[in-house]
Amino acid sequence: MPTPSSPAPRVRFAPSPTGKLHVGGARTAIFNWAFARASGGTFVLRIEDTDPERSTEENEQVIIRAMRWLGLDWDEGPEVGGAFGPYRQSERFARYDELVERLLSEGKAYYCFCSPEKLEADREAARARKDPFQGYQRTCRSIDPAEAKARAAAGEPCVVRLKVPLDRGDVHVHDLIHGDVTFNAKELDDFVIRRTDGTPTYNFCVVADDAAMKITHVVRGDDHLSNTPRQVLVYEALGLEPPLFAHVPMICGPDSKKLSKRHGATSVEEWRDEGYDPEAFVNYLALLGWSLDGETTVVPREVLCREFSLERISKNPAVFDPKKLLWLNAEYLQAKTDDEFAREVLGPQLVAAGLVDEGAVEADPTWFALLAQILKPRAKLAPDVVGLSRFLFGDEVAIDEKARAKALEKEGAKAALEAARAALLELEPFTGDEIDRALEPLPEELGQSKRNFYQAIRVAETGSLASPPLGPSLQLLGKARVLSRLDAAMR
RNA sequence: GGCCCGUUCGUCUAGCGGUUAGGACAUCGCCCUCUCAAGGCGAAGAUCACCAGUUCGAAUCUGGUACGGGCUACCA
Repeated sequence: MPTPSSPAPRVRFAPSPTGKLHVGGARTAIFNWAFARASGGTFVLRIEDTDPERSTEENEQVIIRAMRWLGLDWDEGPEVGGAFGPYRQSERFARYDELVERLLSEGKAYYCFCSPEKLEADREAARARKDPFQGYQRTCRSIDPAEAKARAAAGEPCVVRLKVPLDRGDVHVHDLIHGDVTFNAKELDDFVIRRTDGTPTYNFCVVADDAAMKITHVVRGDDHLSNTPRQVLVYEALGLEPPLFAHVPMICGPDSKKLSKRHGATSVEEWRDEGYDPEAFVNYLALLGWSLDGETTVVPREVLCREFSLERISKNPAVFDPKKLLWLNAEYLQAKTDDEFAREVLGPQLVAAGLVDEGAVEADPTWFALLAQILKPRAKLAPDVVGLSRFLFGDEVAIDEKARAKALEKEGAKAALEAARAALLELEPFTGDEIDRALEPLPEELGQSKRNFYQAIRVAETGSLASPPLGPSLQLLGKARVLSRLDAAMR
């Protein structure tokens, strides 16, 4: 809650455009977004594209599209701007450079001319003598700054390292989820903040940007917890106050290993393409590592935006369970009204499948509302409606061979179809209820089981042993096709 | 190797010193029923990773062990 003493939070989601938006990243984005919305804060989107080798413009677009699909709107960032831009790290290099130069001149950073080979050899030696400290041996720390500067200016290849004060002592990180975490001072080495090619490193940019963008809460994956002391050191060198941290647990596959390609679909666009509802998807992801009260599983985004709190994020990693996601998706589909379902699900799906033309729903809302009513409880995913309603399109229906053998080539099947035909021929109005009423006495009159009787009609009309209820299905087909399909099945 | 984090039903979780350890998904059964779903009811499923300790009392606090994960890059 924003109070006069604590300014409104500013949080950020900072993906690296080196691939699609991953399920884990999406969850981090959701937490940040929900926290901002629930606290009246600001949600910033920042693109961390400092690695030109792996970052692409296309990936950035893919991520942005995925964010929009999820409905995670950002208050500042690419495409929307903001007072703390630019929001793409590749456009901020001059700023980083300025800070690096400042640290250099203040003696808080220094040039290092060690070759990769030497560094590797040092590491090897440290390993060999079982030295618990395997970091950089601080070789170049002792070079006279003026001399180092001259060598660098002369073009000698070098990086810039942060000069971690030798008397720094242990680094304490207060994490909103994990509590106080202490890192042994001896473990921290003088890490690189600017590479040989002049580009700044991640641990430096994050700090520079989080500070510049006035981020108050850094909410990110658990995998960054170990990097946090390094970043704290950068804050200190820069003379800045670190923000609050909240390291959220990872999302794993069924084998409890970090979610990866091996586990199947891992990018949000894959789930989108499968036909998942973004509302359900966000709901499900929010529940991975966060809970409203331990009882509620259906948490619509309005509730999430109102009730989300960092305090209720759990510490332990969560296994992604597609079954529960599917169930939740079905819940969201069923929550729609018939009209919504018709417009938002049936329309797009049937058009995409080529079964109806654009505008068909608007042209016959009553027909589609009835279809929605019978399909809603049967569809777990939007695309399911295509298979479930295919029999309604076209004059004839393709009859499944197994179904034919089981229901139409049985003793009495012909009689059932005959009787149904007679009962429906003059039926008016041709509605589900009337159809049910007309058929209801027939099994007994024919001396057949209801099951055999109805299955014969079902297969004749829908081509399958499983279908939506017969009454409404036949109403949707209309009398002419109902009769012609009965005729066809009797031939 | 070193450092850091984590560990409650198969899965997501509630729990924050005293509960028959609660809910949800999945599973199974029953009901509804012309099929398939949906829905209703119910069952099963967790010696709270393990071992010590603190306490009258511990899933909850402390220490250790085991297992899992992360970091240890001129990736982010």
